[in-house]
Amino acid sequence: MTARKPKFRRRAEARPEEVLDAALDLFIERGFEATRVDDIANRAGISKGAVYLYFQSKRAILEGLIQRAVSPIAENVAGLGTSFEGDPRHLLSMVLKMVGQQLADPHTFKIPKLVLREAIIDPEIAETYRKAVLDKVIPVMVALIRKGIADGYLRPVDPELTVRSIVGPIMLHLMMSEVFGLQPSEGLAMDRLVDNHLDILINGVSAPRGQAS
Amino acid sequence: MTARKPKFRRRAEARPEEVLDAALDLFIERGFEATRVDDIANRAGISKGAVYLYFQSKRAILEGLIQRAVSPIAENVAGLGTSFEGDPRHLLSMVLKMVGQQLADPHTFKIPKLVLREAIIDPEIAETYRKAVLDKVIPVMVALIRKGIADGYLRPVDPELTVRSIVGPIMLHLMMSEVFGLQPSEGLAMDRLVDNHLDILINGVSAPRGQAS
Amino acid sequence: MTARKPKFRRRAEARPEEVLDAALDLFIERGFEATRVDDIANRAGISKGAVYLYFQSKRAILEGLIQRAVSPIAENVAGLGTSFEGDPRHLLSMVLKMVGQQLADPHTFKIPKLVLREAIIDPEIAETYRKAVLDKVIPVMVALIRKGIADGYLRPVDPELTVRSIVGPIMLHLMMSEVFGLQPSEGLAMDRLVDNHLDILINGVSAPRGQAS
Amino acid sequence: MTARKPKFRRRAEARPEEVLDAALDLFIERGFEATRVDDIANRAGISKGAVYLYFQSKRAILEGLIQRAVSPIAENVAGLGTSFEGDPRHLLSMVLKMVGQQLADPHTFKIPKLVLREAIIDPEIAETYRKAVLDKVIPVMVALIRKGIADGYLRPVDPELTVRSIVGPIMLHLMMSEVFGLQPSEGLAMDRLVDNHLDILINGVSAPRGQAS
DNA sequence: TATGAATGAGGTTTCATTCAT
DNA sequence: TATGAATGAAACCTCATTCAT
Repeated sequence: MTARKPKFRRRAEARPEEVLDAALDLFIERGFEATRVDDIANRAGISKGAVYLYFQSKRAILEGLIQRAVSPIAENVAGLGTSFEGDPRHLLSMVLKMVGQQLADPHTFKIPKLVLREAIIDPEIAETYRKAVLDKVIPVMVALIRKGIADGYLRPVDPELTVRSIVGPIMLHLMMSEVFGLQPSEGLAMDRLVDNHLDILINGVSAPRGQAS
Repeated sequence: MTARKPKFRRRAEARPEEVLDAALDLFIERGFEATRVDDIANRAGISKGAVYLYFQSKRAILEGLIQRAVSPIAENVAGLGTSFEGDPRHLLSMVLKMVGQQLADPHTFKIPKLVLREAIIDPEIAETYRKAVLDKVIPVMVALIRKGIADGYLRPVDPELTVRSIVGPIMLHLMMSEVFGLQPSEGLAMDRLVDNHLDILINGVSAPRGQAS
Repeated sequence: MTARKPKFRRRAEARPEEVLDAALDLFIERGFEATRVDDIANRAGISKGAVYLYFQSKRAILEGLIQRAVSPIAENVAGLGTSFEGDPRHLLSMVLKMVGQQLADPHTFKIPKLVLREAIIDPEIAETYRKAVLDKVIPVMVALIRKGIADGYLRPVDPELTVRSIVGPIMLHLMMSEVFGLQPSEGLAMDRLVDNHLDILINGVSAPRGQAS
Repeated sequence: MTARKPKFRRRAEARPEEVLDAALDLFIERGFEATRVDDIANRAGISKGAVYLYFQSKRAILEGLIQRAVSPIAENVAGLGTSFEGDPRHLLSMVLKMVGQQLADPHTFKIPKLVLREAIIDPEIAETYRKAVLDKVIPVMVALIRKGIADGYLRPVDPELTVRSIVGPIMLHLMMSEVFGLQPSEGLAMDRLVDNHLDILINGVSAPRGQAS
């Protein structure tokens, strides 16, 4: 009776999870609107009616999906940047590589793709995601940059805008490869992307003592 | 030879354009699936049946929309980077500012938003857009970077991957503000973003002779 | 564009009426809830979708049905009892016979049956009917009785309650025959009922040796 | 021989009754079709599955409800009119007041309301009720009237039709107040209704210069 | 060219009933 | 006896598309 816990007994206790798994695949494949509840049920191996034992509506499945993906983030981010000492560029490298690696897994990237797609037309979903993820993650990065500047490791750039310069290339890279099928001509894409990007980020693209014609 | 070309049917030929305009707004507002042909017709000021005089199906409207947005690009890009001489960083600044400004107009950004949304679930649309836009624009940028390296203006970065570092922040910035309503705390967002980004891009974030406190 | 006028052209202009006719039959036969929109459409000779061109919902059909039946009443009742002079028992006889005859036609009685059935569970319908019919008809009868008393034709009975004594037997008779299939052993039921009832009624409400002032 | 008959399962046998109680309320509130078995179970304080231990189907609950309401009547009516001697108008007064009082209790009136509602669309229910109630009660009243005539207390009216004149006003009054919310302007409705009605009735059915045996 | 009435397939959701436990 | 998860058959309603005019 703790509010929203669906009941079951006969079969697995993982039913809602299975529904979410099935739905995620289909929502990404065809989009939320074009996905039939019937299809979700079939893929989850239950009847259409059973879906409604766990979720009040198709929309609730979408929301459940986002909640499930989003809730761990709030917790994991908390202690990240807190009281980090030393060169923030090291931390940046580590985090970027880690995040890049994880998102490069198409399975992980499904959720951002889904959220982005739906948030474009649904302000409520946009807000849910913003509050649960962006408002948590961005301040941490901003603080990190701000401290890096104060400590003399970084030039006095605008911290908020710089976050976009740090993360943007990775997002674009993912979009280009995952959505438009655009891979760089050589393999190991994400690793090399992060390396190249960090190099530019830290050092800039300018040649050391650049000489023109 | 008689009524084949009536003189005064004002904007009779503009009808398809009006349908596309109406559809674009609605597709972005509600999504393709959730938009009814009736709504498109209403907003275009014609009857539902008339829509089918110009487009074979609802899907054809979407495709027409992307075609219309995409076709000018192919032409405009052609001569861009050809035989540009001198410091590519100047060109980069100019182009980035220009493109940034244009896309910052929500009206202009509608198309990328729509394309992205639909491309995520529709490989055919993804391919259309990739061929018509990405495959045209990226090589130009790659060539520019490559030449900049050869001419000694730029460090020997990976040109393909660097394109992502150049464009990514702008795309992310647009997504964050247009989709998630996230504005940097100070105004004049896009202008400042481009400035900050170019600064980092060209010079890197590292402090000149950076050492900690 | 006068608010709610459904459009058509291809076929009859009587479409909404046909839908109502079909619905009335089915609602009485099976009840509102148990009637399928599909059945209504079939009986009306149109497609299920077409029903929704004329009525926004199944409920709207029920409401339309009641409206159609109810609207003429408001008009017809107006001038009835106004300025009637003389023995009200004559008028009563006439009206009771007329109304009895009409309601004895099962087709006419369908609407009261339907209204009663739905009003029992639906206060909104109850109110619609009360306002449109009962609140119109009862005051006329009450006034008639009141005047009959004042003029010395009737004994000083309670006018409001007497209305029930006048109309009740007819309603019960209809219910018994139309709903429970209970006919008096001899034929010509309604005629004889009204005669018998009037006999009882008049000799009862008459002033002992009543004659007018 | 062990747990076959647990000693303390309070009211285990009362379960079907509780289901019927719950169902009656809900059927009247929302109608039979609109009532879910789940709601009945909830209100009865048992599980949905348990309902099916006592009733084969939702319809069986309705039938059980009518049976329960109807069975006592058959017994109670039996000896009523038998060998009644003297002025039938006294008996009539008594019975009418008693019945009127009882039915004026909304709780008691629920059953007739339900029966009426369902009988309108269900001939089987109509017949059940007719046989169990009407066919029992009416002959008694008819006989009473007939005897009253023979004994010289009543004028020679049609006994069958006169039953309607006796009972009709009470039924109509109940319908008007219970269904359409129409109360006479002064309070104590049912009491006054019966008084007024009896006054009209008796003075009407009375023999001109009524003399007893 | 233009209309809008008409269709009918199909979508989400509900709910009586069953059955493993 | 009792539960409640699971089923699956509809039901209401929508909407892309067609077509007579």
